[in-house]
Amino acid sequence: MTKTRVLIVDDEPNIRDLLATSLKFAGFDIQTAANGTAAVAAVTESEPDIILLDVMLPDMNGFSVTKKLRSAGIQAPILFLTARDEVEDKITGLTVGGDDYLTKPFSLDEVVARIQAILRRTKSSDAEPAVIDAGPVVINQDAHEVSVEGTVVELSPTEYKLLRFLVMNADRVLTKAQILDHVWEYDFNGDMGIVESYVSYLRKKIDPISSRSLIQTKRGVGYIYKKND
Amino acid sequence: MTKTRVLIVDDEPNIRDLLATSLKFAGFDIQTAANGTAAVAAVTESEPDIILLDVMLPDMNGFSVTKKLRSAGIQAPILFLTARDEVEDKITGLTVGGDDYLTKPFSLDEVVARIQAILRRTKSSDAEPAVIDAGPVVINQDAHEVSVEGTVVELSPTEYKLLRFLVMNADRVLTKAQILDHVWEYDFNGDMGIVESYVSYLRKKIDPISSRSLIQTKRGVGYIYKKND
DNA sequence: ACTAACTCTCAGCTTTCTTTCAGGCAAAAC
DNA sequence: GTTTTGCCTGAAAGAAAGCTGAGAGTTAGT
Repeated sequence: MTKTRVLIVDDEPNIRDLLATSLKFAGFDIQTAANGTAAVAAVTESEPDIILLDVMLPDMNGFSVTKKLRSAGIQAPILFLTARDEVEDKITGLTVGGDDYLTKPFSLDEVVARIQAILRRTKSSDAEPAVIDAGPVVINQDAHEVSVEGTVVELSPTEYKLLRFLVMNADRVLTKAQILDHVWEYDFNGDMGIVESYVSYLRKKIDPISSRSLIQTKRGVGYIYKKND
Repeated sequence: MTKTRVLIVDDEPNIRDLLATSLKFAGFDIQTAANGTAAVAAVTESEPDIILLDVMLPDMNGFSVTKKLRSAGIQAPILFLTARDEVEDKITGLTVGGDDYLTKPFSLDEVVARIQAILRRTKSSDAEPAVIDAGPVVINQDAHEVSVEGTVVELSPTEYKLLRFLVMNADRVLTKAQILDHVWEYDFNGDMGIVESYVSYLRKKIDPISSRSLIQTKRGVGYIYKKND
């Protein structure tokens, strides 16, 4: 199995680096471009399986780049990146086919999840399954539904992302810093107390259902979700 | 198998020497730099497998150095070092990808453990296994979990570090001074009585489970963990 | 526009951990 | 056999880490 190739197109070097580092670690093969022209040039070299595209680039907008890419015969689905206040105007009409969009600032875990979702929908062979089955907790990512020992649990968006991150890293201790960096938006600059708060919320919702403590505290280190006892 | 190359970047000569000596002894190949400029220069000469980077350097901060290194094409994971009171402000966004951070003052054993953990995660072939199996005592470093003859034992952070140090040096006598130097933070300046206290705590937790005395006293010398009888 | 839900911060509280110390015990030295 | 030395361990003060409820501010939905 060869790695999935991702082309990142964004003019902000920070975002580019952040995405590149994060996605590389998630097992993707990364290519980057700082503007539309470079993006079009890049795809001809090595055709990506998916494209992350900032809709506001210095040289051309999302529509133009998309058009250029498509007319160059590039079929790869596109995940558009856009600032929150640009959403309505700029995005409509873009996310046709397998495409999707994500607003900035996003959380790194969310980017990976969205990419996986797109790959799943476009039936790329190398896609993660939609259902994460980790013992008592089962997460259906397509339905955005979480169940604990068969009982469906309603979670807020942040609770959902936190639990997914813990569950995807089952049986491994995660530090509060790691959790913050993956689950919260990249521009968040509050302190780690919020992780404690959300772990508390999660426990209140899922612990009463289960017979054991699903999220354990490793004092001085972090938190861990254990698949088995 | 060639040695893992570590680049140490810190402006305090004491810390640099401490780390260099300690890591050299742990079997790493060491390179040092006192500031960001020197660090960037150093990586071009010989590319390290992992970088230890103080976030507060005289010439530039951790983010800048990271950016410079990354744009120079350096893929190596970074272990950030930071003063405890800088943590909240400076760390957010750093533990992305395979990276991690450690607060000063740290213990030398902890530095080595963290380096190994990162190498493990980034799948560099030359990594220690996550599970230390030393006879009756088995330590799962990913889960931060210790079991004695199959029974899980709850340990405090210091108890955990002490046992890990003893177990990793199984069948070798360790003096109280060595233990203090490796397990406690480098600025600790109490006396060695604390080692006796913690050995006592550990014994109280693990000896009742095992059929024999796992941590033995070598009077006038130190302590030893024996894998077999 | 109103209501409900969600995010985030904070402070008080509880629990656990760290460190020191002193008295007791056991082994070695004399 | 007595003294000396080293080690063990319980007690306790103080520090640190984590938990949680309350509330302010924000966003989303009706």
